[in-house]
Amino acid sequence: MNVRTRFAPSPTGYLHIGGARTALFSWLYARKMGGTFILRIEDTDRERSTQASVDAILEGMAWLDLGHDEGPFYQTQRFDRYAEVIEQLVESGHAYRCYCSKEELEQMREEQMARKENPRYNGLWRDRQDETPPAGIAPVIRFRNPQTGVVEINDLVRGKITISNAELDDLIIARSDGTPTYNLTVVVDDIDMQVTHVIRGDDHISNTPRQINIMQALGFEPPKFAHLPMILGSDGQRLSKRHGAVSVMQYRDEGFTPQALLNYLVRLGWSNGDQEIFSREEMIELFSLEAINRAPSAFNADKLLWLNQHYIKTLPVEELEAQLQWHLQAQQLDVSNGPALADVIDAQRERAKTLVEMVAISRYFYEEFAEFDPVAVQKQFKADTADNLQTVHDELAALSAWQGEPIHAAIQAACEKLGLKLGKVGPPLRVAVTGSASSPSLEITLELIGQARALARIQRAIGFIRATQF
RNA sequence: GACCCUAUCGUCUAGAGGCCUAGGACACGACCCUUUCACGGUUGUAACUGGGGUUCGAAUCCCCAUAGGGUCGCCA
Repeated sequence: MNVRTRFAPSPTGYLHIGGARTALFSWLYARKMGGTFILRIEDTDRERSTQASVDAILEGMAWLDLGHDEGPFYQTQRFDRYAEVIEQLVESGHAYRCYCSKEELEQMREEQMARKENPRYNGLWRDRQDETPPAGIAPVIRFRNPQTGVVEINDLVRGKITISNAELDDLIIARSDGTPTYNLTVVVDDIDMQVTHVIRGDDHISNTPRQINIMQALGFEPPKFAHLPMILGSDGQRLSKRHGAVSVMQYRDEGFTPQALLNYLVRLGWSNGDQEIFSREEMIELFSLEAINRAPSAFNADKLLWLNQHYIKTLPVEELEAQLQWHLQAQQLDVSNGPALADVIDAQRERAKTLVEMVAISRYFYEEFAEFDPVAVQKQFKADTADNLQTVHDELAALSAWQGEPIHAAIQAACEKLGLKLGKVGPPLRVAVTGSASSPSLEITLELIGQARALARIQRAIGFIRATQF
């Protein structure tokens, strides 16, 4: 059997973390099984669906590189098909017209609540097809749900779930304007698209028995279901805007690599023993629905950060270089006038947790810094620092080959002349050429900055120290 | 409230009845490395929700309680 999975977001907002993980798991399973991954846009709610949201979702999927094999299909383009199925259900007696108005239904619900009953449609029109319908009211169409028996879901992650049909009321499958609703479109699409595995958030569990009933009324075997536990915010509450970055693209903006996000997401609710790091290929190879956890998990920003750092440390330079372009643009850093970006990445990759940070700590390679970091100045610049720097400056100025080795030797030579240890000479020199207290090792830093620039900065520091009079 | 689901360190998790003195990872602390910041290495603190069963033996199986989550729309 050819496995076919689908990701079916509704375009009412951006692609968020939970949606991204659902997409990832669906995608992984399809890839793992050599199957097909379908993208379907569930835009039947004309009020709330927007093209901007569709674009945002597509952009998020593209950034994560979760490519689909079929689609994107838009439900709004399949209304004829849904109408056909709805008609078929009415004809076969599996559905009926209901003339209750929204107000009546609202009242019904309130009365039921007042009587401490469960709010549900009371089946008023279920057996009243013969009566002449009230004039001037556009009916909705309801599915005639079985009233007895149970629906069993053999969920691939949770095992057997049993729901009694007595708990289910007759849901609306077509609105009074004739447009289909969610539970109908999902069923029709999953049938038409021959979806074999429905992998989705467990907030859909309660819809599942209804969909199975509709599917069976249509004469089809339901697909297999795998309901994923929710992702909670760091406080254990439902994920929402107040937890900070919820949109996938916001993680890009904040300097995360898609590799880190994907790796983080795959470990949220799924595991393969003690393994923490998964390449795309490993995920595909090792993934299984059986290993998915049943309990919801809380989002932990620290761990994501750690993973991001891991990928910044280990990803091929070319990959990071490509990802960095967007951030250079966003932070307006022109790297055309300075060392090769690849060299800077290699020098900095162990001290940046995000790409945003990477850009921020690499500015001094490409442009002059406005001021010396005051804290570093206070710690490193003393009365005799100017003279020491002058000695270092002269040694460096004499260099004809501006490379790590000779630079290191020159600094050593200066230390010997001064009778000082590197620990005394190095730190002030670093502040002088970078403006800050931290940077890669001095010889690499100096090499990348370049001789002319480095010497000028040392002079500037000497001037600054003399003028300040420590 | 009804129905459904879930329950191991602060967090993500390993654990399929004896391998558990409960392992790993993040975070946090200490130490080592070190020209800074980092990286890295070593190490420490820290958990089976509670109660009943079943069994020679239970984190693991069953029941109850408790807690958390989801759903109860002419939203998806």
